[in-house]
Amino acid sequence: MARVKLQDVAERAGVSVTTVSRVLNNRGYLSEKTINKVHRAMEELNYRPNAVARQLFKQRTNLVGLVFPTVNNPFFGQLEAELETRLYELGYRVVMGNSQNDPQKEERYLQLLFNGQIDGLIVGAHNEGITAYHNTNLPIVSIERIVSKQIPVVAADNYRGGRLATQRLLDDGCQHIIHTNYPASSSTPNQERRRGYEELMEEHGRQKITYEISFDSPDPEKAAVFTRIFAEHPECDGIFADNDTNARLAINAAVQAGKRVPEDVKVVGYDGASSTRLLFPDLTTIQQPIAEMAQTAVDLLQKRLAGQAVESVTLPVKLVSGITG
Amino acid sequence: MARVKLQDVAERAGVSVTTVSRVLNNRGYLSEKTINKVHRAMEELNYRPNAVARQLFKQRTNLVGLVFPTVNNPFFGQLEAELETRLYELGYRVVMGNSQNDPQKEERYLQLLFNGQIDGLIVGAHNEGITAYHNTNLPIVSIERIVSKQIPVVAADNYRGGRLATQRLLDDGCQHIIHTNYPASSSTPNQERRRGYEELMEEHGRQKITYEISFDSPDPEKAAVFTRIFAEHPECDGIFADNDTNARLAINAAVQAGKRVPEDVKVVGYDGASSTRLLFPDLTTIQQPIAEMAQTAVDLLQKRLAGQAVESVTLPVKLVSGITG
DNA sequence: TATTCTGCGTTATCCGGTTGACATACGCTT
DNA sequence: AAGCGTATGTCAACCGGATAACGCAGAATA
Repeated sequence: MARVKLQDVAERAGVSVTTVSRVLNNRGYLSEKTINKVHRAMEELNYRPNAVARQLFKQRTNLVGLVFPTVNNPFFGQLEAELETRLYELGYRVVMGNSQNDPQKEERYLQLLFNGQIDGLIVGAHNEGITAYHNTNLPIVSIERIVSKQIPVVAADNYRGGRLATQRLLDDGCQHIIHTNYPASSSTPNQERRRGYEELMEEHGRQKITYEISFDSPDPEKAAVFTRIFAEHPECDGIFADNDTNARLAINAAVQAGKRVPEDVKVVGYDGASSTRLLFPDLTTIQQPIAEMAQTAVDLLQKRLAGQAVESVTLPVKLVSGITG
Repeated sequence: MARVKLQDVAERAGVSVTTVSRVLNNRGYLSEKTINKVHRAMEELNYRPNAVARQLFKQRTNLVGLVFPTVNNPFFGQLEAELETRLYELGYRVVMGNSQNDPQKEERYLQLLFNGQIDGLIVGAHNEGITAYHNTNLPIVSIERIVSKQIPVVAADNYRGGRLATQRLLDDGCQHIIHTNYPASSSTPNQERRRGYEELMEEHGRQKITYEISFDSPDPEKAAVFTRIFAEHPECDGIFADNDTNARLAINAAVQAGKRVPEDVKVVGYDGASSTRLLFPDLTTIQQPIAEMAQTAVDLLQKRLAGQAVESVTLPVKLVSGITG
């Protein structure tokens, strides 16, 4: 079980350690004969170069951290899958961190960067007040979250998404549209959805009402908010939910309040992730360009890692209609 | 930007490198005064011990690989989230690999183990014929997949799940129940679901029909199978799908074939992951104990890492009814 | 024939932290 | 005064691989 190392290969092949390393890294002058000898020795011994030793010398691990609230979510699940695919193609492996409800955990993952365990980080978590982000020029990219001034953000066009969703409900004849979103204090571009909703409502002389739902609170708590909405606003005939699972909870609450969906209440969600579309195709929603967001984040991270300055990016969204309305 | 290392801390604190290392690892005799001096120096320099150097010496990375088809899936998403949570508590970080449709990628992740980049592996992928698994006593645990004789499997009771699902459809009066599952050649305990279905059908003197759907094929291809089912078997009034997303596709196909669900065709799914339950609460399904499966897999892996022999484990499943039938 | 290219070996150093062996010095106990 | 526990320092080796510098053949080229 003793690990096979370079030296063992060298002895087996009857060459020097340097030569084996040369073969491995394809440097310097080498004859076919020697290359074959070394390769044969490596095969016979089933040699695998120790990645950690190499990392130590190269000062690179080829690992990138992904820190999001939880991968058990249609949006983040798809996003992280897309990120992994792209990073893999570039030779990076991915360390996954789920930080929901645990700022300390988020900070621990951030430490991996300072530890030298990972080369870069893509974050989309929601915990506030982590000061370690406030370094300059860190190889970090954030998705749909404002982390610090120095860190570029990849976001979909939340303002436009907010308008699109609200417009659809207005077009469908809704008179009393209520919006849900994160608490206004959250550092996420999500607040732009709210702005889109509020501005459009004002333009139409409608009353704007936003209920706040923290992403990290448990489902029953979220469901309770929608129950409250219909209790406090029985006139409500339209809901613009800030994500698709909340849209589902809105529908449940509406039904429980004795309303028919979509006849009495229409609901528009947000995200449009693939598994949501598959499992709940009736839902009308604002679809984020998840694949493009992943691609963009990876591009930005690569530039960051190369020491280049990068700007935040905003991508377009579109409204997709539920198959039955 | 030059990395701060042990030696810098030692100089700053006016002690030897060994002493700093002793403080870090809490070994040997140390005075309060020295400990404080060293800690102050570490803070002033913002010292972070290099994890890779430590890994090289300790021959441990505290990283565990998770290799599943894709995290963009309600079942695997929840499973991987649960695994990350538990492994994190034990001090492990998690490397995520999505291997769908790519045996070579699965093999690459397996190589991380032989590279020394990860300490252990939890796999649930479906690619066949990867010979590297056939080593003895590797720190690998598999979930719902038979990898090799030496590797323990954590599975839910698939046979019983198959019977439960079929029984429910029989109880609901279905006469012609069709099942879908992976190709019979797949090395997964999924085949036990099929056995449960087939045996129960035989016991009731019914005809058993199983259509095969590869997990890794694209959604339209899967949907086409269900379309074919209703074309070839217009009498079909019950579907036992091997997972919940396929159950959704079955329902879509039934509706497209002019059938009403559940009046004309009843569907039972499999998995019962949290986001599926949330987004598609109407579905009756066999619920796998995902949290327990994650916990068990982590327990087994820990024992493997400690060099202990372990046995495969089977956990119970239960049927959960859709809220509207 | 002189020069350059090719194909290796030798040696030493580095990456950054860990650890064992040993030496030293101080203070306290018996 | 001898012995012991405490508190450090010094030195060297180690984890496993990468690399620069140098030397030295033999072959190819000028």
